Amino acid sequence: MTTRWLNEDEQRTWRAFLAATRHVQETLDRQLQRDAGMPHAYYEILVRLSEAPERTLRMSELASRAGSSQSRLSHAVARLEERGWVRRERCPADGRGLFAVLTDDGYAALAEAAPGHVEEVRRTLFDVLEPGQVAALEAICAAIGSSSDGTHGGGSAKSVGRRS
Amino acid sequence: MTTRWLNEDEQRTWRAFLAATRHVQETLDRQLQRDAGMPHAYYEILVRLSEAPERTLRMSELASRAGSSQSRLSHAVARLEERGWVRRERCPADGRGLFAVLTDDGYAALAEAAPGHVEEVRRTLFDVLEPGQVAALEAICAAIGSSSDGTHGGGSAKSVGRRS
DNA sequence: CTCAAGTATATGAGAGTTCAACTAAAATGG
DNA sequence: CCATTTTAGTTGAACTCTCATATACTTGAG
Repeated sequence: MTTRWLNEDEQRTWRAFLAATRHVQETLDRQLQRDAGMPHAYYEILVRLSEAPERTLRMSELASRAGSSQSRLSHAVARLEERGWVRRERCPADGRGLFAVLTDDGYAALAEAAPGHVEEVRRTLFDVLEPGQVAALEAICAAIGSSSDGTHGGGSAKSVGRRS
Repeated sequence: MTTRWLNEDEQRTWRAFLAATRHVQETLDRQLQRDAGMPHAYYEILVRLSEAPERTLRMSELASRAGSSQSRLSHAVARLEERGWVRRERCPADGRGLFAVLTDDGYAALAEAAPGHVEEVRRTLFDVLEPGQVAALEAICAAIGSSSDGTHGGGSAKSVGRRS
């Protein structure tokens, strides 16, 4: 089948998309690395843990909620454990499984990082969009999908404010 | 100043944005790596070179058009040069400068990679959006900005079809 | 009960990215 | 001209990510 090349509009949209998403990602990653000493992927992991009951999740569940591959998560949690931000516990019900648990130090690191991060999210994304665009963006992103999203029941009371 | 946390709508939008952009990036990167043996960043470099007159650009200009840091570009071009896809030439007018030149092999590699890549871009992004959403997405991405974009005068006749 | 198949996670090598130097060649300014 | 400051680009180390593989436990079939 002959290739369905992009027309000019699509081409422009695609390149704008690449530039914009790259910009957001790099901005946030740099901000977190500079101000909190962690990459964005680690931040996501801490966030998802902080929202879970007992600040605890099975590794695979955490991977899925944080949008991470299992391998990536495994490496990441190993580093987070070295820093004392996360701890791993064997799962009594399933000898293969492990729980990842957010430690108090990890919670504190997250709590310290969150405000600066949220501000940056605002500056980079929400402040430059009209309200209608924010709604449109959500619909678009939902269509693109791969939510992998834990839209799980009622957020735990133990998370850090309304985090980004 | 007290942190402007995200409200629920913003929170949802933000997470959908993260999931969606992650999904697009990973999908494309994997496709290119699997089918063409190169990461998306390398593909971008080849594309920008292929569009330039004489398929040649100064390193810094190429970095800016490909949305890459100079360091990243330098490393990447070193690898591309090892593969024989790009060649570097001293700039006669400026002894510090270098031209990056897309070789015929590099052009061929790009031409072979392009159709599969464009198909994947369509499947991942354009096929799942309504026409109105595509337009909205472009406006949104333009607002987010950091185009770094070479919206430079009239595309060279020497590029590979309408690439993604 | 046992063996095969499946699941949960870890591990290691290879590759790309970032950041902070570092080199070398212009430009600038007395 | 000479010294200083920019600018162009490179380099290396540290780190993260990916992919393939390995390990250990569980489940299901017979």
